[in-house]
Amino acid sequence: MSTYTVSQAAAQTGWSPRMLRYLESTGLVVPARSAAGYRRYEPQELALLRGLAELRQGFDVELDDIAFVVRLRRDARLRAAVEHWLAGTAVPAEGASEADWIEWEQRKHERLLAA
Amino acid sequence: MSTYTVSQAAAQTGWSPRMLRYLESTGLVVPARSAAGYRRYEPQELALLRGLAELRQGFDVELDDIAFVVRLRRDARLRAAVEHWLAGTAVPAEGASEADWIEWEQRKHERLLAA
DNA sequence: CCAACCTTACCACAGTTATGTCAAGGTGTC
DNA sequence: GACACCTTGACATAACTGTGGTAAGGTTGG
Repeated sequence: MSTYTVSQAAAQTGWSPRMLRYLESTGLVVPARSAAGYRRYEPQELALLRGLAELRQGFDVELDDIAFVVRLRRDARLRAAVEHWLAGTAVPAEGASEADWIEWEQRKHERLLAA
Repeated sequence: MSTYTVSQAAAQTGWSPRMLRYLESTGLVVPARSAAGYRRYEPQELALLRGLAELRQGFDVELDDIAFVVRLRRDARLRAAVEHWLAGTAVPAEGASEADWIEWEQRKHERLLAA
């Protein structure tokens, strides 16, 4: 079968076995278990683990941040609340043009430097 | 004029002045400044502050989490990367029905409890 | 049946977050 | 000009995150 133990998965993704257990505890990547309780990682989960490492390294994103996005995705009430809050923000919304952002950044400067 | 000093804003939102300064430092709520450098909160920002407190209290959301959503909102590349990662997740996507979620939660139970 | 894996449960530790307090100095109002 | 506010900066700290160990014990494959 094509599933991997925790240390095999670790070897193939660059994480330590310790961290794979930690990731499971946070709910981010939760492998199935064998009859005896051993973690069994599937290829799809290896891809998830690699992607997670890339996100962290490439964008300076915390595990926490990703966990929150996952949470957002499955909790519709929370999602609605956050979107409502964002609507009150001066920050340009989803469809905003690059120009909107530049202008916004300039105003932010004005605000910060105002004297 | 209808703007508020840091302690007036604090009194009306339930935050401490210290926390309002902290929130500014994180970029979440950044008030304008008077000529002498005093923070001037506008009514809209009071609403933002109240909403932030409600999110934290009502949903157990960290400031970090909100800051990340704001970041997601303005960084299209990051947003694309995160969405790509989410696509590989076993978690049902945006348009999923309630039934999908129930089934997913059950499988998660199976995975966690498998023995 | 034994070596090499796996499990959980702890202890440890540096770094960050969220929060308070205090000091030294500028501002504004009566 | 005194008093109540504002500013920044520093120090303090409890809780949490991310990460590493180690120990005591179960599983498995040659």
